[in-house]
Amino acid sequence: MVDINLIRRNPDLVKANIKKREMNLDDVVDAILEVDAKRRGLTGSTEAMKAEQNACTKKIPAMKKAGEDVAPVMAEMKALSEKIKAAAAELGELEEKQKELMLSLPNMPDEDVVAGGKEQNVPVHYFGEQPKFDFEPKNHVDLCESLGMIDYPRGAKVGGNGAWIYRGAGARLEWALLNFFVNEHLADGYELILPPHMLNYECGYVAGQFPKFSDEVYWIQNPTSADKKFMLPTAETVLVNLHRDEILTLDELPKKYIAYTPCYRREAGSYRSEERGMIRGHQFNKVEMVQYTTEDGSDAAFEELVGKAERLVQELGLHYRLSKLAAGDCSFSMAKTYDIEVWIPSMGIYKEVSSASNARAYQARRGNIKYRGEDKKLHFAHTLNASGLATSRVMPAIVEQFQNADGSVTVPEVLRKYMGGQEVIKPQE
RNA sequence: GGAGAAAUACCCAAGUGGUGAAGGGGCUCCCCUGCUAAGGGAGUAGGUCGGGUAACCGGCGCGAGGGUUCAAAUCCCUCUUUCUCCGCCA
Repeated sequence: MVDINLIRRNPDLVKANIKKREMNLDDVVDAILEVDAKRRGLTGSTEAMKAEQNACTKKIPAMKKAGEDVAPVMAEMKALSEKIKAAAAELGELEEKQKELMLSLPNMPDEDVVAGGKEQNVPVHYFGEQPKFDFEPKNHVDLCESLGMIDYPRGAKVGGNGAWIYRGAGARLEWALLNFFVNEHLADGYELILPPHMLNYECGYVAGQFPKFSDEVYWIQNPTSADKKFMLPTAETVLVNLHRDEILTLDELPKKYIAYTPCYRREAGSYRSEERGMIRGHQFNKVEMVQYTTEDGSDAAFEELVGKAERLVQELGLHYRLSKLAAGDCSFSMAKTYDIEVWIPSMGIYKEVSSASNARAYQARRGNIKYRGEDKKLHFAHTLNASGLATSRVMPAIVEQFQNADGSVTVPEVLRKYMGGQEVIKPQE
């Protein structure tokens, strides 16, 4: 949610900020201002009537006690309450309209975030180099199948399109990655959360997925029940809701969480033939980091999250690049985003394994997440999130970047202790 | 899944239609005291929305949302969560 005070004070800035995302919502901003002014006017007159009503109501018991006739007062009240009812109904409509309009505004990009779409993303730096092979390298789909790591046909058989099965060394490698990530975060003082995977609507609303993107998640509902839940598309959705409607104290900030969950996404219409294998699926594993900070603390937290995500990829020894996203490529709720993209040799491109974002107060405003500052006043908290990391893109990078001429794959050193000391994944005899 | 009970402030808790939602604990401040304990006094319904330069004024607010009424913590309906018992179950 964008700060209504900012819209009132500087609507042109809000409009310009949204244009950085290559969206034009000038008419929405104008409509908000119009509805807001109308609503505030009506609020004043309605509340004045209510004050009058309250005053009358207070008089009645005393009049009764004194034996006075209360009938005229009651008749007057009746008329007044009719007027209030009408005004309240109109007010309710205005409030709903304003909220709906407000929800359709994305977050304001930070000042240092450049305008434009994906093509304006800027690589910040590269780590390592593209591996050179003195043999014909295989792609990750072939490697994973020949090494018995992933079973695609049976994944499709039991789970349909976009599903796969980790097995054998693949399952062990996946498990090793998750353990490695979690342990690194624990060492950094993050609290591990194992959350529910089926969430109520409110969670998606606060995170900024709903109402606009409610089609992109899986909904769970029994035919005989009205109860409706959705499968989390990322653990961020649940982690930023942990402190919904809470007032945090200064000494508990920043709050640092991690969660391991699968991520469930419909990805309707986004499948492309070059994204074979596990590059894009309906379910993938991810360890997610989330921080709640003060207004002043979020820049430092952002740097920390980016640094942590980078460190994991570095320790794995993977060639990657860090990119700063242009405004149009930042997701709806985020003011600033850096992506870590690993090199996938067979695709010849860098693929996102981590996205680190600062939502500023956007999610906190939607979720009513506050803290009491040094000034004793309440402020909206800042929320930040970063993947650390998504395994489904890391594994293809590992098998492709670390493949050997004989079709085997060298296990990154940091993972070996999680794989019983295994150094190489060899083709099955 | 069935039956029942509950939700009031930081915590416990009273309150079955009428002015300002009891009381206790805790917390903050003050007094007493050489220090500590004990004791005495005062404050403590958070918030949020609207108006105002401000002091301040007003609306809402007893889990959430509706309804009845001149008036609702209190009566009615729906929902959420928690607890107890029964059933099922890793």
